Amino acid sequence: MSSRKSRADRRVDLIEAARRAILRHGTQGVHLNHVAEEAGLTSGAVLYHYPDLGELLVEAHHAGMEQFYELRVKRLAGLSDPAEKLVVTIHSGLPVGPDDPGVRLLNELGGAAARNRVYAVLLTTLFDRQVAMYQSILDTGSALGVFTLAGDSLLISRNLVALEDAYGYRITARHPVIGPDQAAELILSYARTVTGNTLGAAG
Amino acid sequence: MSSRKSRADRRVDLIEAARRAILRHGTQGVHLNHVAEEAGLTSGAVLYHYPDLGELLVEAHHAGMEQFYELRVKRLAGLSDPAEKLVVTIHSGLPVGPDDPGVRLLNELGGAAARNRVYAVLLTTLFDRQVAMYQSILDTGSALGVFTLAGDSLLISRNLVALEDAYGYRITARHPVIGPDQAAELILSYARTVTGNTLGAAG
DNA sequence: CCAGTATTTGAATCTTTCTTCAATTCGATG
DNA sequence: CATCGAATTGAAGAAAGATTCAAATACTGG
Repeated sequence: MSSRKSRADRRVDLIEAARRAILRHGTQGVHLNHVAEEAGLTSGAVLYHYPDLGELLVEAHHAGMEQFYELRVKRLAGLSDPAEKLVVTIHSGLPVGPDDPGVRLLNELGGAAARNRVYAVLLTTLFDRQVAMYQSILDTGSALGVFTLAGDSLLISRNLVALEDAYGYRITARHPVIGPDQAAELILSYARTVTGNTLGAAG
Repeated sequence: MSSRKSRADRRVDLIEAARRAILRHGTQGVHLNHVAEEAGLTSGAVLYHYPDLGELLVEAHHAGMEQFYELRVKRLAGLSDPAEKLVVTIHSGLPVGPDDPGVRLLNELGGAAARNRVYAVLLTTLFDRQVAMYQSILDTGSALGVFTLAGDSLLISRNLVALEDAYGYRITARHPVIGPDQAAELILSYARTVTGNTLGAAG
């Protein structure tokens, strides 16, 4: 058993444990005992903090998304060159490898969102926030004359996020030839075309 | 109860029933009784035909994918203008609406593929086949001088399929502004840029 | 129309998971 | 350092799901 903790601390632990359990068994497939095991506790203890497993799972997904998004924002801190920002952001939207826990958790939601309103809202909101992130980079670059946008920045941003999403799925499904580097290159090729910027590539 | 049927017929029914059950409860969340109910049978009867529920679910997903792909191929039959083919194919890769059963079934797999090799292979194979489909259209159009490709046709095709995938998820998650038409327009804008063809748009 | 076989049911059983709660333990507080 | 309250266990009971199988039923070929 893990040592006794305060309500607040334990809830954080449980959210973390639920995340691991979801990755192992899927959002639909998680059982109380899976979470309890991951947390090193009894199912009763889990229930003491979260009488409803469903709510814990929602919190776990929510926390995972926040973390994913915040990490992306953090990667941008300190950068000022729009081209560099764009390249960094494209990379930060892709999984590091097939087992990347952040992206795998997000991918779990794809199917569930069609059945569950709460998950749908979470996922949709995340999408829109990511779009706004790209849009801000593109608009700044455009204003500075670094980018010559081939269309509406909103449209381009949506496509960029969409591409990230989709390649994230390919990578976690272990596509034999599309890994993190290849996916980044695919997205960058789009980004180069629509920004008119070589984005760090020689030539 | 549904009337008695031959082994082969019943298996087809069960695959269909399993598909509906998956849409209702998720691939991880389906239980024997869900499938039995959808089929109008007893759990025992289901087990008689599929002693292992997991295998039935795999067959259901497999059948769903084949059907999805075949439908796309069929939509192309009779068309010869590459531009028209491209437009039609972009539409056939998107859900008709948030409840489109074909796309929803595919979306179910996104998360599962990271955990299950069989699902990963199915999904990856489908992706590659769809890429080949686009590539054939693009190459033909290029050979005929209808398209002026802004890059490798393989790369462009991958991005097209990726965009479809991702917008399929958005639509089934009921994104408030991205519906089938908007998604098609987003993908078409990319397609126009990389083919140098207006793709049916005036102007 | 009969016999033989394949399909399906229904009920019993077994297993897994959920839920409840009295008893215990730990840690904070005065 | 004794007390109190919060956190946790463990065991028991209920619920849900899976599995088995003998009996019933409907189809098929002759």
